[in-house]
Amino acid sequence: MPQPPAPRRTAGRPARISREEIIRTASRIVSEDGVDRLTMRRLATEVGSTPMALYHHVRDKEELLVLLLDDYADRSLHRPEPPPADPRERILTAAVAIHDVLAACPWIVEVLTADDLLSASALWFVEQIVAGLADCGLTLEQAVHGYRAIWYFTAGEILVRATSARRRATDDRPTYRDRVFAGLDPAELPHLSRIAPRWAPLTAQDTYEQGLRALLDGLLDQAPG
Amino acid sequence: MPQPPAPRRTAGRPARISREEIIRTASRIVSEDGVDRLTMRRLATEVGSTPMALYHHVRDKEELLVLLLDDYADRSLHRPEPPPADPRERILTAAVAIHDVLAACPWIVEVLTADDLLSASALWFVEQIVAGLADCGLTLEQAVHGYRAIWYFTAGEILVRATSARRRATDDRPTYRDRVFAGLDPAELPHLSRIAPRWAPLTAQDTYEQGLRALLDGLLDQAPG
DNA sequence: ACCTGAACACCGTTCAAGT
DNA sequence: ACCTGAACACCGTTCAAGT
Repeated sequence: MPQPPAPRRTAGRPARISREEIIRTASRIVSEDGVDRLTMRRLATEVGSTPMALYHHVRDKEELLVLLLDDYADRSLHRPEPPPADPRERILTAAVAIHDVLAACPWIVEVLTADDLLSASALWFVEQIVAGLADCGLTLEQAVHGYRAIWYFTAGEILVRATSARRRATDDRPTYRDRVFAGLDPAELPHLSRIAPRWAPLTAQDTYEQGLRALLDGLLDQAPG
Repeated sequence: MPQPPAPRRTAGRPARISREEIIRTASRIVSEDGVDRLTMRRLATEVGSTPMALYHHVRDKEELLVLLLDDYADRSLHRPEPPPADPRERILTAAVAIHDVLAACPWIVEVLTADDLLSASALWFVEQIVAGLADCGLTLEQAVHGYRAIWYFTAGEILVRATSARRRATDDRPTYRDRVFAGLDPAELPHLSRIAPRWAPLTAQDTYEQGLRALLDGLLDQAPG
């Protein structure tokens, strides 16, 4: 499994802090206090060093965050044993696995959009999805596009839900959405007006898998026959 | 159309700067130099005032960003005239309109996840989607869930694409993705290895509408008959 | 090669006071 | 009611120097 190259340590002064120690400590800070509280300065003092020492092991804060997400995914993503025989179920299982792991750590939001792939250990799940789509009759190109669609849906669900959840937690005042929904004009927006009182509970429901199934159904219809 | 309440101006000292002026100037800064360069201090000097004067017209920076997105959507979202007669096409048209407007302003990323609705003027488009889904035979509940699925997909596509585009622009060094894809094991990840050389151009293609159609097909299959 | 101290160039926001 | 000055409590990162 390819990992980002650690700085070579050939000769000279022995290292006092290691990349692993940095990542381990950063993970603890994030899980205890949230990403917002992870600063280079605090991280430095908690590993018993100075801010600048960190920059010897990590290019900058953004790289640190990517490494953190990577480390988390490596520890949390578990392959289903055995993988389902049906390709359609294999796709669903893989997508749900990625989704659930990411949805469980809300701090991901800042990092998630940084690139369209996660850790090396996540690639196995991507392979399952692409392979499953191909097994269902899509061309390899269509399968890649299909994977991307699933990824967009998954990332969007996590980002939108994570942020609105954080909002609800931090904020007691009514959201902008609440204010807008309170003043709907039934003549212009009949459906929204009718559903307005049920909007909040409805959108609080977890419909990821349901939406995923719909998307997958639609994608598989592209296959000939 | 409900708007967030502006601070009442009844008596006392006449206002030197207005909320509109703040939003107008902030929009200009963002469009010229990007969101990152929008600071309360700079905004203050550009409207010819002090940082603290801004806080009299706007609760905090986050509210300012939401107001900015709102203002942008109000100016940019145009209703199709006439709306397509076919409900399926009406849904697609509305979703694509929202997508295209948001995709055109990459700074949105920071704000987009803040809530699951945009400006009041976007509600008309939400209504079109919910109404179209209901017209195709979904229950109102199913239609709301369907709208959410479309929104997740749309938001995810914009967020992921906007960030990877920004990455490509800022960064010359190969991305993490490139490094990972260069070292794939064909035995363990056969499909990914085979498609690796074509991955970058494939995922650079705009497949939003194609994915949206697949998702919509899948959603409409939920309707009885 | 690895680490440190001091500094640079900033942030958003609060507070107390002015008119 | 609206605005100001000064300060608080921070940031990430660069630079030059130490061992």
